[in-house]
Amino acid sequence: MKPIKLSEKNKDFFSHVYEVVKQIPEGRVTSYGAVAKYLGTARGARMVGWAMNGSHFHPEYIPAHRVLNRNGLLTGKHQFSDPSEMQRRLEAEGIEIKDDKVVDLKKHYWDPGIELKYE
DNA sequence: AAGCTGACTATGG
DNA sequence: GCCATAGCCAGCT
Repeated sequence: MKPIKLSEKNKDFFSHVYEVVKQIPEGRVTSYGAVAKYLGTARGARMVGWAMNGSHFHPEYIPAHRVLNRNGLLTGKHQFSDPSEMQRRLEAEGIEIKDDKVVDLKKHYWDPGIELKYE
């Protein structure tokens, strides 16, 4: 696995992303866009996904499986060593998955902008 | 250097 | 509600 090159500005962005993702409670999920918005939308949802891609470089555990796209679709499952692992983890937390999507997303949705507020 | 890609989203038909 | 477009931005070819 090739290390991800981090420029000065996205190091800061990555840190913020990890900080938010680590605070997602068990059994809850959020979206890339929500995290991006919480961080100011400066670099967009795609960069949140990129941050997740580099999450395994982070010394701490990042529950990347709790971050989905806005439809609750498990778009990132293929980035896991085993694609089924993402779904299994979510199900283990009480989230029902059907056809790679979260069932009743609203019930499990966790918006950092609302739940966390800006610190 | 220019173009493509992607764990995205919002918008318009 | 599905499909196409267009912004988005860092990394890779």
